Amino acid sequence: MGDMAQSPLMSQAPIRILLVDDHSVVRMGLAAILGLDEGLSVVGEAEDGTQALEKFKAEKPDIVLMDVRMPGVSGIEALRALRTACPAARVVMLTTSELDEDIQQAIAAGACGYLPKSVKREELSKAIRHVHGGGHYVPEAMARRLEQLARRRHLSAREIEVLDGMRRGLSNRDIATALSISEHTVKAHVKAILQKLESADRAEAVARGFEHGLLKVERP
Amino acid sequence: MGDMAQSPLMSQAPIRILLVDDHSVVRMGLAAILGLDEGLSVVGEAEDGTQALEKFKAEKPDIVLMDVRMPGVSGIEALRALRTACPAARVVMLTTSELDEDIQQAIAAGACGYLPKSVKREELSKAIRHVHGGGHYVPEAMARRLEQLARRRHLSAREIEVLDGMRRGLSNRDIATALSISEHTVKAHVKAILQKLESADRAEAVARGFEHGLLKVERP
DNA sequence: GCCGAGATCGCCCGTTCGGGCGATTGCGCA
DNA sequence: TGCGCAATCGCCCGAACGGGCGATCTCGGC
Repeated sequence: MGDMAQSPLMSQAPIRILLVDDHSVVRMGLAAILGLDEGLSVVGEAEDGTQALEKFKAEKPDIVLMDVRMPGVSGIEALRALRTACPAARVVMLTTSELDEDIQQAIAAGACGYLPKSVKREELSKAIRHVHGGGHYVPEAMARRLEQLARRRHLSAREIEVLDGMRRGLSNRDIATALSISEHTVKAHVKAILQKLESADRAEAVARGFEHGLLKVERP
Repeated sequence: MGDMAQSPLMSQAPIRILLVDDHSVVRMGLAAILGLDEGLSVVGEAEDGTQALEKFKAEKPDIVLMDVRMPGVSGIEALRALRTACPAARVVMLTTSELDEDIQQAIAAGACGYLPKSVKREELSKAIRHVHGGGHYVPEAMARRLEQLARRRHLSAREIEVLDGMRRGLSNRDIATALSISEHTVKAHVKAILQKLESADRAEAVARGFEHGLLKVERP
């Protein structure tokens, strides 16, 4: 493996990579893995967001591989700062957990890729080349999770009915009666609504309902 | 008294009146009082909203004197039905209590006058003539109360601050901390808000806040 | 000068809410 | 043929909510 250096495609100048992680062990591991691919070259390492910015300016790497979680300036913040300073920077975020919720923030902040540290060597190389080629890379499992998170904001028809009951000042029991279901089911819906709308209580959920256009002003 | 029949003004055809009240005693009393005024003439009586509509169509009275509270179809509902069927109908509502809250609904539903049953004979006649002449009549005391009720919708600056806390999903205690006051005071404000916005709970209050323009969409 | 209204604080109490653990059914999509 | 998800139902429980009874103080209008 890793002996594709002679192929016409790989004979180009290697992709220059900057590693950012507070754990030197991880940096070592990544460097070792990436070193096996002759089309890739680690040109610098940084321990935190601040260093990352400095190293980036000094080395002008093609790709930044950065941990999402770091002490001090978080990976997400560092990503934002980096993208603000150098919008052309192509950053691939790394995460420890398989199902990291930060994925949304990372994408929103301009990450070009998002990988779990458990990623296999082949996929890592593939991801880096893909991102270097101008694309975005998110593993299958994470993409699915992204969809879930996206769908998660959209209330179901039933949930909107319940939300509408809330905005009228109905209690869970009242809503249950109105919809001819049990109070417990209403509570289940309410719970789902609070989660999806990231609200602490029904009052905030109603506010979010208006903000998201789920509820319309009836009597202006 | 009642011998003004010869005066030029009173020589016109008398004002034809329909009485609507579920208590025959009240109808009798009104008929007796109105009978003292030769410019007025009771041309029919009804015991409920349904009868009222029938009698109105049959007699085409100039003025309807109707109780706000009646079993079955309430006076307010009957008023609405009447105004819908005959927009030209001029209706004066009667109430038992001096400070009836229904006054707002009655006015909103198109009543031309609103009187307590304790009204004096002179004022009753005056009111009927005024309404018959195309005007609206509400006694001094009730007019003042109307103002109060109107002002009552406007939340104070402090109350809007509390409402804003609600829409953010803050608990009473949280709001108290944010505003540096006691939780109890917040509860007092919340209570006032619920009353003013006619809401059963904070969720509905928030909805009303948006509907009344007190709250603005922050994140569309 | 008094009255009303707003803002502040106090206690009690029943109901509701929201969270935490469950669970089964049916539908669509892979 | 599963897997995921929406919708339905179950119980327990602590905290929050809302109502009802208070109260004082200040400010502005009549």
